[in-house]
Amino acid sequence: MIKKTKGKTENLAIDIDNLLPGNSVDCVIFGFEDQQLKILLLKWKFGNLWTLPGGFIYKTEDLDSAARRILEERTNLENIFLNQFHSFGNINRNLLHKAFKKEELEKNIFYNLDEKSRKWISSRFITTSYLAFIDIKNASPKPDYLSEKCEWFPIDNLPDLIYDHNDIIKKALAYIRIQLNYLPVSINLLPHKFTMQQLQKLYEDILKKKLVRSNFQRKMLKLGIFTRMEKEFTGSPNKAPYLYCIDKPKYSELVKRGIGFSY
Amino acid sequence: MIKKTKGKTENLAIDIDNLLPGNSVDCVIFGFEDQQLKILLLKWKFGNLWTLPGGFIYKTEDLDSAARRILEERTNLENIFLNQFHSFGNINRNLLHKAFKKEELEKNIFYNLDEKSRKWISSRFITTSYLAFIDIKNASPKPDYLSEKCEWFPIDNLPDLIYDHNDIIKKALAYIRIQLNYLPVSINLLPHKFTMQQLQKLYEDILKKKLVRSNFQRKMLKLGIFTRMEKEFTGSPNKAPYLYCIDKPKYSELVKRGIGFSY
DNA sequence: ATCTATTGTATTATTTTGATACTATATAAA
DNA sequence: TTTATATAGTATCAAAATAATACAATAGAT
Repeated sequence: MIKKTKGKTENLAIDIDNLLPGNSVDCVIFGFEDQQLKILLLKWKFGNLWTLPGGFIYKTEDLDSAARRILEERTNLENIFLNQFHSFGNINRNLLHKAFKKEELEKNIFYNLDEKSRKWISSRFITTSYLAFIDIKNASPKPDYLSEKCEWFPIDNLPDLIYDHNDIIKKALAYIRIQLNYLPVSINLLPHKFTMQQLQKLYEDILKKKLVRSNFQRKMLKLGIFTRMEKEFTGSPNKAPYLYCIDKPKYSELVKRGIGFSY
Repeated sequence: MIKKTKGKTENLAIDIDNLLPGNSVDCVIFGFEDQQLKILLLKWKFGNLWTLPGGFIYKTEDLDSAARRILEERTNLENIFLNQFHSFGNINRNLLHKAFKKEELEKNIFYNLDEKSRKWISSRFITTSYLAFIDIKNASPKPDYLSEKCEWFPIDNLPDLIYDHNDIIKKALAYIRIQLNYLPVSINLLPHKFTMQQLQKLYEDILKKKLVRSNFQRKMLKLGIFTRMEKEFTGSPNKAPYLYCIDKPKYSELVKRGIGFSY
């Protein structure tokens, strides 16, 4: 996506000629850590600006492939669960719309991009958004060419984001809540072995709702997809919980048809 | 979207300069008639080609507004339920991809469009798809500038469509099935007054599944959103059914939170 | 008056859910 | 060693939802 041009202050150019105009992709990448649902964000090199991982679509690739490429570039992971959920196309979704960031942007905007790239990146895009689930422990996120760093943010404690990225995240969360019975959250967000408490906290943080422990456990175990492993000794002064792992084929079947739970 | 150019064989030009490049919108417009779920399709003037109602997005309008404009232009109706469900962006989604239509297209393609418009319309688009529910009885569909007529097709008996429009419809149907508890199907697809049989047939045709009459009726009535009206005398030799109408505010509330049914 | 297909409602067993209680246990504190 | 404590695993029971079936009511045909 990037060409280096030499001998200029502007040393980066977007590969515009090979990109599909008017379109972009954004990824809401979810992880679960410290009993909290988190989202991976990037901090731009200029201004104090945070964004969702995203990018453009090559003329030679499918929309889904572009999303997967962007996801894999950022996370260094393959075979990740990835799911399109909404396209955003309001006319005011451009870089300079948000008043509170306008000055920062006008001062700093893309100082290292050439004129043509600057024009491209400031134009109007319809962005198609995907959500992904990854196990944070396995990921080693990498910033992109516009960013200085990556960071995981709990969903309740997000910074202000550029464009309409806060709205995109809101929509992603609403989507997950409604589609929960049809999304493979457990197997993708939890480590290979996990406790019932971890599973419950995951569901609670997604649904923003306290669940009754005993009933949650009964319902989950009755699905018949959990294999009980050895106990986990945590060092805390109480009964140690069992670890469970998921029977992946059975789980996939279940999720495809929809787990029939009410929460 | 259309300019007439005079004194040429080609008498139509797409208003390209005012359109957002690389993007289009398609609408899967559902209706319910003769106990069947139906979709509104357009027949192109050239070739024996059927398409979904669709169009392009002006630089000056939101994505959602474009969808609504297209929907209203086709149906002559306002305040229709409209819901984005998926964007399609495979690289092979262009007019000449489908082998079985290739010859027809090459012979006939847009004979009344000028060169520039022909190039535009043959290029690659990412299309964002919406579904709409309307009461067929109220609608008087109008073909667009590329089409000679509109027709309602039962979902089990669709013609071959251009682009990936058959896939778009499949996705729309899958979406409705999964989201059924969150979509206002009854109030938008049925006439103002309807019988429980009509309601049940609607659900059965959406789910492609026979439901038990007595249980269906009990569950529906327990929602507390149906007002019983006078009886409907059909002329058939059996007990006449009551007509019902829906309490719209209560129904909207229910659908927003999701009707908690299993089917 | 009788027949027939459909309607509205009831019945019953089964399953699922929600709320609570009870026992087990790993470690800390006494 | 004993006791305390927080969490885990399981059981219980009433309430609600679901599935399968039955039955009486009835508009019009015969």
